[in-house]
Amino acid sequence: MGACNTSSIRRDCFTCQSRDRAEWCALNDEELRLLDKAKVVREYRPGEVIFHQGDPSRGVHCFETGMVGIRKIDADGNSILLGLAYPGDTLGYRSFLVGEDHGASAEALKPSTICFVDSATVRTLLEHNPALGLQFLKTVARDLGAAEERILQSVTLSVRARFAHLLLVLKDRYATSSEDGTFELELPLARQDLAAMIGIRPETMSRAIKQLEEDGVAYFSGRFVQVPDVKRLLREIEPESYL
Amino acid sequence: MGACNTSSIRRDCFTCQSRDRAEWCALNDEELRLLDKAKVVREYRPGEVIFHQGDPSRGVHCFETGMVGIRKIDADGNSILLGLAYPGDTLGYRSFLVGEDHGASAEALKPSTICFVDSATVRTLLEHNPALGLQFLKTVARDLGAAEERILQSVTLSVRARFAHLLLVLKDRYATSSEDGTFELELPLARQDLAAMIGIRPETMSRAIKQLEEDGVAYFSGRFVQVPDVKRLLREIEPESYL
DNA sequence: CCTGTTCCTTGACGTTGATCAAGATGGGCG
DNA sequence: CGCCCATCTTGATCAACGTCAAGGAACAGG
Repeated sequence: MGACNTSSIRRDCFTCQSRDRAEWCALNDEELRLLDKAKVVREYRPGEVIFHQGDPSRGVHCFETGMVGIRKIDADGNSILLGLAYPGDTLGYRSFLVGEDHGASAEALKPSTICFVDSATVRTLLEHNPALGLQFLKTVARDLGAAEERILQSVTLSVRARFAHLLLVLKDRYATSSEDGTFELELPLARQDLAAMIGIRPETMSRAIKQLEEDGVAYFSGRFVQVPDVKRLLREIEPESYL
Repeated sequence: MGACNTSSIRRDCFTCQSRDRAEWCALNDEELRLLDKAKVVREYRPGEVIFHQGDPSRGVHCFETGMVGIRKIDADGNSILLGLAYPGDTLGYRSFLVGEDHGASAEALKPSTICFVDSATVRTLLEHNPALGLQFLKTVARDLGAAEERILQSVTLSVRARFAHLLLVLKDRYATSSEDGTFELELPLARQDLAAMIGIRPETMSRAIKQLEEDGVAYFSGRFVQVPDVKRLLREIEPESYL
């Protein structure tokens, strides 16, 4: 930790807590020095944008602390949240790898600290250390699997089922207590962003929430959620489980 | 080519036409020899399955000739076509990379020749030749971009717009003549598979076709399609282009 | 040439979720 | 404390798409 509490800029890649969770765990000391020298740290306030969809890729962003959302917009202005990112994630690596413009925007949802590493440096490191490439390969392959899963769900599952699924995903990261099948959860997102996560309108989100409450599946109060029985939620996703 | 026309099994990686389109272009002669020794060639008839969703990954498949579809099924039996694969593609590489079971099935849609390469060999080659990893990295990054695009489209675009988009994609690969804005096209898929490509029911596909015909956007006769004006199709995707 | 099978089309109907419009809630700030 | 603004909720309505059921077309095999 050390100098972390000073105004802002003195962080280094050696003591970075996110590093072992990130692809950079493949680097040796010499390479880390290179990375450390090249990186630029920045703090973002909620709502601030790390990069915009359509911007040319200039490198990758190492997510240290906070929370950011990946948002994608189409020609008509419809936007969805492709996903949330967390400390240890590397942002914008896809466009860097294929040399395209960013296909989505990244915006801070909570105060966040993010390091920027320019393309040239990453490219050097990639050529220098094959293990780094393999790390990225795993990350992107995992992301691809998740994306394909989501394509299927978005066309086959109802709003209600998709929302149940979202709650279960959020549970894994945010649930406070989970034991006898009941759990509680502090939502990290506002209603409209919850809606954007599953590609629906805020109005529809409201109604989905109300429905789940009426059916006793989950209870909402602001961002606080109470689920009396996980199995009930699971059943929302696989309708034909005859229990 | 050489012995290619004999009964079946004598093909080698050196003369393989697909190689330079595939990730394997990164390999040198020695590595190619290893690949050539390890590979197992197989012919598939239409309908035959190369691997099933849920099967453990035992390696990757090099697609030489023919046409295959990647199909994903959910717990309720709803299935969609995630995409089509073509000679030069490598199939099943994602599950291999993350060490998971196959997340989708691959089935031959036309008679196809496909080589199988076991995990151990691929792993050896990956460790041996970093450039191979970078080739895969590019492929999977490109696939991920396409998948994210599709997530957005599947929740924001109407059936009609998604179908128009599909026609434009198929055009790039199958259109026979395209000059003054008109083109003709031999569909590589049956109606139900067209429907599965955009995640709708065959009935809805029929109606979408009928609608496009009534509006003079495209004319269908069996698998033959005639499009009098590409711009009309494009306009289906971006409704608000005021032309 | 007939027949079974599979695929495609059409119709009638119900449900889902988007849309539009109008309140309600709640938090920040003077 | 009260006001303002953004966010959320609710209601009414409508179009889109799925579902169910029936009929037609294409094609392989006998």
